[in-house]
Amino acid sequence: MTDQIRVRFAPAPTGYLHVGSARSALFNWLYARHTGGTFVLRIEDTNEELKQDEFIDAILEPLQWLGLDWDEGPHFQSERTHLYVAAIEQLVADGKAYFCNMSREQIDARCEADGLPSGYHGFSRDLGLPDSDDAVVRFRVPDSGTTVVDDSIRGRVEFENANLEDFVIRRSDGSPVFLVANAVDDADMGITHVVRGEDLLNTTPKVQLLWEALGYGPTPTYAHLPLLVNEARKKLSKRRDDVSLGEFREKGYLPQAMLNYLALLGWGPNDEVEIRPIEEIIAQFDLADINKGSAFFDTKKLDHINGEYIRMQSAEAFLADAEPYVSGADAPWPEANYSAEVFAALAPEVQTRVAVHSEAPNFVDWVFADEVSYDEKSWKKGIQKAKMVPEIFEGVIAKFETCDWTADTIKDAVFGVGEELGAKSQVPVRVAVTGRNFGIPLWDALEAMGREKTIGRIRSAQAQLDT
RNA sequence: GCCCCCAUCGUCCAGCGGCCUAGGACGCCUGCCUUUCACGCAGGUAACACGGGUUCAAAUCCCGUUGGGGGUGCCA
Repeated sequence: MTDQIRVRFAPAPTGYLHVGSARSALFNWLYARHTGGTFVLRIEDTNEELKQDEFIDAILEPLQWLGLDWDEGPHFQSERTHLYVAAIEQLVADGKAYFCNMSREQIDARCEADGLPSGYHGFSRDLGLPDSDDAVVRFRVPDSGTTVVDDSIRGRVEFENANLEDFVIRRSDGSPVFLVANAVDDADMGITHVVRGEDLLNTTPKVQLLWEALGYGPTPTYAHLPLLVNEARKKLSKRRDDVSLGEFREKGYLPQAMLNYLALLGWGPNDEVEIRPIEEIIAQFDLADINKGSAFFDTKKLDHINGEYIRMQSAEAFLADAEPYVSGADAPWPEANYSAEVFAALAPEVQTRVAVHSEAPNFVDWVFADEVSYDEKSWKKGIQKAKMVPEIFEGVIAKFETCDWTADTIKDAVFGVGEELGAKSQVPVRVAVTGRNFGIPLWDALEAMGREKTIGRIRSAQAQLDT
């Protein structure tokens, strides 16, 4: 099958996988699934420092979490070095590459001496230097002509060869650089479409020049994706931006929601339905429809989409996902106070209110905590600005002391006092008991919390009132 | 400096020469529902960067300007 599509995701293992890389992986995967092609995973660990198992896991694990399954690989470039070395030897033998022993400093000094703008200028090109311990191999870039990158997102992108330097293809320690590994592997693995970030567009003519010099035939089609940027519209960076996929996972984002959101960055369905199953996205996806402009990674919208996915979860699934955030020692209350039954009963009300699972404790903390602290704004709005608060507290306490302790009777007691006094009684009670003027319905939660604890909370609010 | 890319509401996307008095989503605002908040529902706010062409007709094609971004390593 000659027109079988083959794409690859080829990250360098430089730490955790971030959302930008995940988006590249996703678009490759979508294209493979859309066309019935093959998705190859390749780890670009050409650099000695990058060959570490934990770095590899940092890539594989998030991909698995997202459900981006690969059909081939992972191939490791560190295990294929002999192929790149052979390619470099061939280029040298053919006179298409040569040895150079100039250091960066020497190059700069030479430029200054010759009054040239900084750059390499092919200084050692025709010196016929031998290989040596401190020598690099440089590729002989043609002096004239144009290298054309065929990009299915950007069209034909032309680079004048005269603007390209004789770039290094083998380091002085003998290791090949990624440009060589790229050409060799893409050829060897039969890659038909290279889908990756736009930050690599400028390296593409170099790879194509190598490709041609190595006699590999037609080059793959490229698709350089628009960059994902931060609020300042700068390329997302691990150092600056909070973009670790693992962190999103820890906060309780769902992989399906993350995938759905990522698919909407640089691409969009033309029927304007944004939140939809991945199968529908696969069906509609095409490289030709990808945007050119960079996209802001907006966690507000991610939160909204994640919230929608949470609301689509079954009660059981939600409970299972929220459970780790409320049952452990990290929860904001004494661990011994926690009751799985109580949380399970309240969970459906929590489910409509959270954007991510890690927010779950914020809605039930007051039920399990010994004491509650009053949110300043809530106190002001719900107590200070409310009418007849002392009377409401008096009346509610009196009823609470004697009434049956069920959700219904609790509700009747609170509303009853409000009616008798002609005032709204729920919010003051809510603030007194939960510390806030918003949250899940009180009644079931109060029943679970118990009569004494509830009355105690209102009493301490009364005390606050007097001070 | 040089090379390359880009430009529709604050943000993400739809638009591929007439269906556009520019559509959807997030955010924000208003109302309904509700004796909280949220969900849900109904509304509102807000954009084709600018200037020239081409054409009967341009957000859509071409050129320029401006603005933004990326790359310029013995990192990938």
